[in-house]
Formats: sequence, structure tokens, C-alpha cells
Amino acid sequence: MVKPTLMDVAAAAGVSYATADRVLNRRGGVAEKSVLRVLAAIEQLGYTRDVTAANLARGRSYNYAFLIPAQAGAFFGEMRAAVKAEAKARASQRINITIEEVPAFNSDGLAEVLESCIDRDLSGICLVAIDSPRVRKAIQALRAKGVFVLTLVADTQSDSRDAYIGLDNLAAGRTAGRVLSLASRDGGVVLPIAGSLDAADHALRFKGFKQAIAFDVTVLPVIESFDRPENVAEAVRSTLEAHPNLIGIYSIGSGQNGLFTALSEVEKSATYQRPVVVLHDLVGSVRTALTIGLVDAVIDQKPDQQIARALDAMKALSDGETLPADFGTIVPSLYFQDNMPPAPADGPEKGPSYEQLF
Amino acid sequence: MVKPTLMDVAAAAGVSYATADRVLNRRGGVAEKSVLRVLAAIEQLGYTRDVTAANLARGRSYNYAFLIPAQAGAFFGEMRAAVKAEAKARASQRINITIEEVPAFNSDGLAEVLESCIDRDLSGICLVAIDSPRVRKAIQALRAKGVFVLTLVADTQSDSRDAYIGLDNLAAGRTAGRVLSLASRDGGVVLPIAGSLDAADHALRFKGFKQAIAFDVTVLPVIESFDRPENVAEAVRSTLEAHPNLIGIYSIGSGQNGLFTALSEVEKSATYQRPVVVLHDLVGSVRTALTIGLVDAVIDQKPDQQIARALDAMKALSDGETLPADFGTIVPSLYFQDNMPPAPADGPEKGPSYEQLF
DNA sequence: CATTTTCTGATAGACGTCTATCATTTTGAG
DNA sequence: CTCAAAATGATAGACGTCTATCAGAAAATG
Repeated sequence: MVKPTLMDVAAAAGVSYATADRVLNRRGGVAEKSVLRVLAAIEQLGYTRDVTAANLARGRSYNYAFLIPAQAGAFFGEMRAAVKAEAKARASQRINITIEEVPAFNSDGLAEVLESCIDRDLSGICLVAIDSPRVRKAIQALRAKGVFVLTLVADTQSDSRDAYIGLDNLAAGRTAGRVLSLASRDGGVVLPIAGSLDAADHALRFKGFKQAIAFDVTVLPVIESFDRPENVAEAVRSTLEAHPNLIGIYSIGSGQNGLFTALSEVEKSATYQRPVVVLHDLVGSVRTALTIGLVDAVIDQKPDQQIARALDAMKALSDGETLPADFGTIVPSLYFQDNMPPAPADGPEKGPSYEQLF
Repeated sequence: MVKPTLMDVAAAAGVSYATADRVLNRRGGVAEKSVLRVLAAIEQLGYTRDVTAANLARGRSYNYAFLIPAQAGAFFGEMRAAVKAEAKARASQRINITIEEVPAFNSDGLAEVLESCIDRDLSGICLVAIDSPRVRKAIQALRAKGVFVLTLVADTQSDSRDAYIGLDNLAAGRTAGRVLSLASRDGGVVLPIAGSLDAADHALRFKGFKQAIAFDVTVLPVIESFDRPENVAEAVRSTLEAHPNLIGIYSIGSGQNGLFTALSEVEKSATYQRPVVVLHDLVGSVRTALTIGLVDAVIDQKPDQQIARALDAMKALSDGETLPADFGTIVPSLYFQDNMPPAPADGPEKGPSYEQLF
């Protein structure tokens, strides 16, 4: 009941190891009947190649790079931590991962780093895309050299990268709409706040939100905050004044500090009942807000799962596999304070302990 | 920039390969100063052992068995599929997984299979526990032989297994409570239906449910269905008659067929507004009910994630690591029809295609 | 039939590690 | 200083696979 080796296969097929190997690795120059016998033997013995031994022999290792925007909010910080964690976990599988800092919101900066990657012997690159001609050109140059390029969180034109791993923003918006509809069983008024509807992801979330909202719920005109906290705070205040019966708020984007200040004001003043609040991305501050009950529900795009997926995807591509159609689609998670996942533990680097060694 | 080998470490430390190896593998008989020099070299070069090569040399492979109850509802069917998927995925990492069918709800049957595992050269076993003296004894016998024993979904006494991987039932109940509280902003009446409160998991879920329910919401006395569909259907009917304003139903356990029939009756009759329904486990039928809007929210215990976790745990234990405290805790997921994960694709066994091979 | 072409077998060295053995050097105790 | 004990070095064979090479056998060609 031990795992059969290619030697066993060759023996069972009545051919030499060399021939079995030629079949397995598609080296060609094998007569059809021999191929069939080898395949039959593989089938019959249930042989699967020991990939680790194969990689060892090939001296193959996978080099991947992640280009993560420099601190632009806590989100990318968590993402970076997740990359580090995965890097450590996969180091023993001959997968080497490097993280490159990229200036935030700066397509030329991104392009520069991409261009510098061209002669680095990488097999794959993951980036948070900012679309620009120069970026696209850099990506094309990389792909022409056989480097797989994945976009993460934010996409480029779909024909210019190998895959996109990212949140299903429509589903995210729908989920938010569903929650607020639940909260307003007998109708009511809800307020959507976006960063900017020019951003594709925000627009999609908003679209999904409207889709899923119940017919007897009034959706106020969406407010675009352009990521300025004071705009958000002001919007919440004035809306509450105009609609004291405001039932829910959906914060589509970031810029959540303004939201939090406005909400704590509402908490203190006994004038209004705090509306039900749904927002995005379970980063540290949001986690706290959820815990203390300042907000109700969080839609998360699971950055850790995204980078795990991205790595799986790159590995699969490197191994010559093709990805399933919806491989990159990240389904949004919905968290209340009761089912929050444990906070990522980024404790101090814990090397193996070598005590009592002599 | 290639990964350093133990040879490099030895050279850097100014010792022989043999000595470096003695340090790395704790063979003893090495002078303290040599140990320190080797450790320093490891540190300095950032050496990490190539585990795949090590396992190859050791001829080591991991044999794990999963004991899954024979078809007792769709849940364990999905679980079995998940095990198969993981088995295939990890086959290339020298991890061999077998699935054993176990009669459902039958502690003696379970014990029998456990006892038969004792001379099978396993390094770990995962089972859905049914507590009984004989089962406990079989587990102890296995553990005495160095086999790691994990419980899945349902636990035994905590001191009689190595780890438990399972849903945080309190959090699950709390989540349900939170959803129904959201739906009854201005108070209301909700109905909890359990299989039996004697079952530890149902009791815990119910406890969490009451914890999280808003103060102005009335929780009707819990109905115990003992998994008989007609009981559930009847309970829903009579409750609706007594409380036409029933806002929500939390189905704590299984026996969901009765629930579905009762709910579709309600849908048809225009007498009542259908209450908000929260239930457990996104299996096929529930998925359908959610899609067509017969129910509103599903709390899932992610069987696929559970078995992945279980495997990680067994591997870690096999490698002599210790598990973090909350490693086995599965946080419940909450799904609406909008953020359902894609259905597990258990398509036909798709072996590698060997076309165009000659 | 002779010759070329196609196919097959045998085998060696590598990958990074483990395990084991044996010879040699260094150390420490008396 | 002597001798045993402790520490170290050197090295070989294994694990399962890849890659390459070379010789020989079988098949196709004229």
C-alpha cells in the first residue's frame, strides 16, 4: 500500500524507466502502443507523481513578487501582513515571496517598480492595479517574458493580465442592501455614502445595493465623500436632521473616521435612534467600532484569503494548469460583532527554538 | 540569492556537514561552541530546511483517516466531498487520506471502526465523535500508540482527544440572534426551533441566541422537534396562528424539510407576512431555499474549511508542533442569497489529460 | 536486403536531506 | 603525559524524480 513510483509504473507497463519517463514528461518519440501501456499502468496503480521530488530534481523554485501600496490605510497593512504569513508558510515548499512597496495612488510609481521587475527572474507578480498606459505596457513586457501577472483588489483591462483576484463588488453591495432591508421591514429611509462613483468598485457596490434593497425602502441620493472624513460626518449630521427616522447607512468605501465621529455624536445625543450601519473591510478600527456596537455589520473582502488564492493561482499557472472561470471571485463575508474572525496575530517573529540542543 | 543549503551553513560555520546536521536534527554529541556557531550561521544565512527534500529522504509520508458518518443528511455528504477534494490536493505532498464510512448515530459502530484502525500505521484520525465508554477507550488505545485523534463537528470529553475542530456554537447562536434583532427593530416575537436541547450544540446555540437578542424582542418558548419534520411544520403553523405578527424563526438544528413545507404554505396564503427565517448549514436544499427566497439567512459551519483545518492540525501535530489555543474554533459564516459561496463542484473525476502525447 | 529512421533500454549524475558508519582529532581527567 | 571519552570530519547510500547520453533493437524505407 505504499505509493507507487515511476519505477513501479514502468515495471507494470513492461517498459523501461526511461520510456515511462518519456511518456510522463511528454518528451515524445514513444510508440503509441507504449504510451497506452504506460498510461494504463498509471491508471491501474493510481500513480501520482511526487511533485516535491520532481521539483527537487528540477532545482525548481517559484519566485513571486507582491507589489503592495505603501500604507494607504490599514487595509493594505493587513494585506502585507497576510503576504508575510503566507510567505513563511510556503517557504518550505520552494516558494519564495518578496514584497515590494509601491507608492499609493501613483501609476507612474507603480509602473517604475513593474519595469524594474523585468530582469528579476520572477515567475509571477501580483499587483494592485492602477490603470495607465505605462502600467499596461510594463505588464505586457513582463507577460511577454513569461511572467504571470495577477491583479489584486483592483483590476486593469481584463485582457492585459492573466487573472484578477478580487471581491465580487456587486454581491457585496447586494449583501449590504439585504441587511438594511431586513432592518427596515416596514419601509424606511436609508443613506448610501460612497467615496466616488467614478471608482468602478464603488459604483458596482452601489448598483448591487439598489438591486437588493426592498421596494418599500427609500434610498436617499448617494453622497460622494471623496474620502474626506469631514464630508462624511457632515453628511450624516444633515441627513439625520432631515430624516430623523433614518434607518440605515451603507458606507460603500473608506473614509470611515468621519463616519465614526458622527455616529458617536448620535449615540450620545438621545435625540435619534442610531441607524443601522453597514460598512466595508474589517480593519482594526472597524473591528473596534463593531465590538463596541458603534456599527452593526461589516462586509469583508478577506485579504488573507485573497493572497492565498493569488498564490494558488500563480502556482497553478506556473505548473501549466488553467484556472477555473470564477477562481478569482471573492465572495464577500458578512460579520457582526458575534461572528468576527479572530484578529490576525502578528506577534513577534517566532523562530524555531533551539534550546536544550547539546 | 539562491536558497542556502545545509552545506552552505556548515561552510559558514566552519564545521562539517555532519556536525551541522547533528545540530539541526538534535542528534547530540556536539560541543556547545559548535552548536552556537551553527545556529549563528543558520540565523545569518536565513537558512530554512527544505522540508520536501527532508521528507523525501526520510521516506516519510503522512497517513490520515477520516471517519465520516454514512449518509445522515446532506451535510456529511458535503463533508465527504470536501475530504476527497483535499485528499487530491495534498496527494502531491506525501499526504495520504482515506475515508471510512461509519454507521450514523451508532457509538458501537463507530468504536468498531476505531478499533480496526489500530494496526493500520496511521498518524492521525479524524472522527465525528459520539461519546461512549467504548469509543473513548478505542481513542485512548490509538493515542497510546502515537496516533493523533481529532474530533470534528461533535466533540468528546476534551481530555480524551488531541484537538477539536468545530463550530463556535455560541457565536452561531448569537449571530442568529443578531439577525433577528435587526429584523425586529421595534420589538416583536420570534420563535426558536431546536432538535433537542439535550444536544450540547443545540443548547449552546440557543444560549447564544438569547444572549444576542434585543431586549424588546420576545422569544417564544423553544420548540424541540426531535428531528421530525411534521413536528416542525405543525409548530410553525400553530405559532403563526397564535402570533400573527411573528417576526422571525431561528431553526437551530436540522429537520428542515418540515420548515420548508410550512414556509411555502405561508408564502401562498396571503394571511401572514412570512417571518424572517434563519437556519443552519448551507447544504443543497437550504441553498435552494435561500435562492428562491423561502428563507433569509443561513449560518454555515464551512465543512470544507473544517477539514482543511483538521488536516493542517494533524500535519502540525505530526511535525511536533503545538497548536494555538483557538486553532479548532470555526467562526460561523452568515450567508444571504447574495453572498453565497459557489456550490462545491463535484464534477466527474477529472484526471490529467494525456492527449496529444506521442 | 541494406539502410535509415524510429523507438527503447540502461545508466549516471544531480537536487537537498537523512542516517549510519568509521576514522580521526581534540579534550579532559587522572 | 597517558588514555579514555568526547567531538568532529568524511563519506556513502538512500529517497523519487529529472535530464542527458549512448548503445542497441525494432520498424519503416527504398
